[in-house]
Amino acid sequence: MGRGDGSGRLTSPDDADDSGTGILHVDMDAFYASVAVLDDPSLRGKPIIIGGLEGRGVVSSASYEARRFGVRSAMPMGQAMRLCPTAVVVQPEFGRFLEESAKVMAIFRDFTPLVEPLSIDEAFLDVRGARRLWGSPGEIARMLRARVLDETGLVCSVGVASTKHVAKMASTLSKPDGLLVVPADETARFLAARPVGALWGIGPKAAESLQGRGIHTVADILQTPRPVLDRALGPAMGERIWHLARGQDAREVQTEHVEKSVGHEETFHTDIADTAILRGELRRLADQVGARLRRHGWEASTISIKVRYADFTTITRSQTLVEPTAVGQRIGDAAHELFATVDRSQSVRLIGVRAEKLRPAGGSALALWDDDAEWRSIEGALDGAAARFGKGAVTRANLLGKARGGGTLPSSPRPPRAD
DNA sequence: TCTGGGGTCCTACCGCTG
DNA sequence: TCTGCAGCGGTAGGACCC
Repeated sequence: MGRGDGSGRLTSPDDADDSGTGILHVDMDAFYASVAVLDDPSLRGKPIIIGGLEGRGVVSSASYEARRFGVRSAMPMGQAMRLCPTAVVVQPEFGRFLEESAKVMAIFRDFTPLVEPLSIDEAFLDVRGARRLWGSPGEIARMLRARVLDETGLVCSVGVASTKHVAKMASTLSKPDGLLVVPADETARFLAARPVGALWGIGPKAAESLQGRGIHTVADILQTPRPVLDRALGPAMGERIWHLARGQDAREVQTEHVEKSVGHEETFHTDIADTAILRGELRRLADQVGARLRRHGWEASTISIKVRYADFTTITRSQTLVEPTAVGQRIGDAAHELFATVDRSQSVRLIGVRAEKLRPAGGSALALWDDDAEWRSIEGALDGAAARFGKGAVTRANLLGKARGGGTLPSSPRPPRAD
């Protein structure tokens, strides 16, 4: 989602040269705020801030009218309201955002099946195979923008280029409500003028590191030896930036995405020092993580917790399990063990649980069960039996067999719960 | 002024193993 | 048997993205 206010906007004329292109990056403009206007047209033209005023919220999205006051995404709400006291604050309704997102993604897929959603409001499209049906990439981009506006009432910006990276930079520059085409043979010139911070992956820290070495623009990167970039950014990022600055980006549009971790975290309205409450929160978050793993048919072999103290210092602790799991109880146990190793004398403002190293659940049909309370009774019985007869003598399978014989447990796995 | 929540990726460090 | 080394996996922290 763009965070700029639209100043310095660049767009292409309708007859712009689009030779050598084929990758589109489509980004909805001020998406959440625009959906709020759809739902309440009286908001049109007003400064709108999407976010919660209670607690410690930040700005999720702001209309361009609010951005003119300096309001940006991720800004604390208090600061945003001081900058723009007249803003209308709208509580985010993620269900509504998902509905509208599904509509625009469906429009994208009408033009090409090669759609890679990056987030709820942006996607890459590979339209190289769609020329015969729809026309050139530039023509497709214009049609797509018109259809999105016509069918949803929402405005998007599109970058058209020969690579994903340049298409993304182009859409950012064209915002709001713009289209920028960068023909293949113009790529080097287009990139050279950009500040280093415009490159994908160069945030404030990396930009500062480069600028400290006199590297301010992409043109400067072209003059910089690789070892200097490696020292400034680390070898992996150094190599990536070296290629991106030259317009080299071999990444294809990926229609499949494989999650590598799932987690939940929560910032409390006020800092909490009571470890019993924090342990309860860890349990609750672990149950949510377990439920999500089971919904997707995954299990995780590493569990990590995150603790942010009142002074904002943040620590993480992780543990690799003997056996992968999707069971909230097991995840919660691991989280409790990890929590026991951290400093509990300070107040905590945020706590989180994450499951990593995911794999398809296949070890046990039990993994499909969704009711953590039920799981607790099973796991409790396992622990009890293990305590009496020794760990090796008790397996989930034979316990389940005995339990089924006794008629106290469901005879078949339950279907995963829907969201 | 006071900093969300969901992720991915990278680096540094450490201990284990051959 | 001891030592040094390389490779690897696990862990912790941080930067970055939307």
